[in-house]
Amino acid sequence: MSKYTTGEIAKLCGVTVRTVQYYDTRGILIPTELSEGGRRLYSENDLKRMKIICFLRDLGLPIDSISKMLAEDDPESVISLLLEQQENLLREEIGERKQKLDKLESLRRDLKDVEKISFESIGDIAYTMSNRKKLRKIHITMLIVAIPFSVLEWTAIILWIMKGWWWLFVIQAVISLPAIAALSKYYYDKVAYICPKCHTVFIPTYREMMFARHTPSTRRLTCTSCGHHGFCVEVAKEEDNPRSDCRKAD
Amino acid sequence: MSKYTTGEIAKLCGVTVRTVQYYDTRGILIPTELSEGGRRLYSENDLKRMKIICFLRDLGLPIDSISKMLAEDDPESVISLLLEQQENLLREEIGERKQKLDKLESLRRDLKDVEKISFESIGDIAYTMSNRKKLRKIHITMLIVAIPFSVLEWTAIILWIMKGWWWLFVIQAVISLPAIAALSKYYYDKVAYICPKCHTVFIPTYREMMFARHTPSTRRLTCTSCGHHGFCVEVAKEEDNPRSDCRKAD
DNA sequence: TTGCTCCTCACGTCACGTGAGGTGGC
DNA sequence: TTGCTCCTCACGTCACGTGAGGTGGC
Repeated sequence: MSKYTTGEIAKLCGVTVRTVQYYDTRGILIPTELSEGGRRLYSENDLKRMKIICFLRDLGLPIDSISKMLAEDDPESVISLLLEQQENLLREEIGERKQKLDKLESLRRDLKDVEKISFESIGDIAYTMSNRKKLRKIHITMLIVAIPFSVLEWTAIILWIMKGWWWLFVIQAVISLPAIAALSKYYYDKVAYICPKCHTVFIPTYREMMFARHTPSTRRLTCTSCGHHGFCVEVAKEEDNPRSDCRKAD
Repeated sequence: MSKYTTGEIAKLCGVTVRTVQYYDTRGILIPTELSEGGRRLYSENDLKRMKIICFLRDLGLPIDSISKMLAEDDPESVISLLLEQQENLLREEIGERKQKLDKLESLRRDLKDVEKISFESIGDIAYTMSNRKKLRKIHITMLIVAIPFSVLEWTAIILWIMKGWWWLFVIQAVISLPAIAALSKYYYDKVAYICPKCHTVFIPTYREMMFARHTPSTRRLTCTSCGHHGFCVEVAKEEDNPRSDCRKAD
């Protein structure tokens, strides 16, 4: 029966000598023999065992699980169980990492639109990301309410042009204008903006907000906290903001 | 300016007190103030900073990377670089885990067909898994060579029945039989079997192999090493087997 | 004798968790 | 005074990697 040294086992299994020694101290691969000089000598069976250990290790199984598989007299159920657990763990880890990747990609996309990237601007984006669903809900509500009025308006305009019914346009305007005013008030009450300079969430004046230049997600405003004027990212207002910090009032 | 204690910061950020203390010792969130009693007191800004740290931590960034982002005066490029690295790392980790998952699923599937699961049977499966490509190549070669002879045979049979050309069948048989013999010899030379009892790779006699009952991946044979008789898994023979152990000959 | 390999401590990694034993603040 | 919270050591986690200083075997 041929004997292998630590280094030979290591080379044949593609690991370091330290790993082979470590598996000895952990008790999962104890050499069948020791030389007089105290050197580890492994048998053909030890080599086979080591190869299986490495195979399982490469599947991500912790040493303790491998150890348990080796310890059992009747390993049937233990092996199945531990392999199943490992499968579940891998699925979980893949899921977690995919979520993180999604968030990270979203962060990087949003950072591209920031003029001056700083540590704090990551906070702004983190805030808008956690806030996005709420904001979308507000936008959708706006759309749903606005669409019928828009349809009414365009119908009135078309009928005015085609049939000369100018009075229909006047009636529609009388109905729509207060509705639009109410809608814009609703919008004003629901949103806030983040200053790109001092990173504060602020609420502009109604007047400034209504007439400000804007893109789908930003608006050009003056920060009420630091006075900076520029495009600010829109977020949904936290209704429970004043109560959100759980500290007792002094 | 309101002050937060360690516990408050921890609760507001969803971490433990120990984590907040740890970030102090690591220097990424040093409290702006200490009470006379030596207690940490955090400002509103500290809270914001902690929230960003936690956001980045939840993306999987190591403390050292977060630390680097905070240390730079002009963090623009550092932030982009570290986030990109993290994205790559996550992709890699997902890839790795998917590979492991594939292997693990394959192992579990194969283990279902093993009567008596033991630690060594994992080794057998690991061996067949690494050997599978080679074996498939042999099977495909067999098929490609066998198909024309099969077509020839059936054509001969059909023509014998329909036209009574019995001599065509005889000619075909004279041609095919040596070819089939050669093919089965080729097959015999290329494959080996794993004993499910002693887990040795062995080569049966030509005669036993040819007449043994078999399934697509196993054959009922007698192990030349331990004498066990039963279904053995087929593997491709390692041509370089005698040379594969890199130890010097004694 | 000279390389090469192997041996055993013993510490480092990473981001905290978990006590232990003591103290501040209401 | 009594809880509750906080403080600082100091060790543990996981699977080894990395020296240090010494030795076996050809």
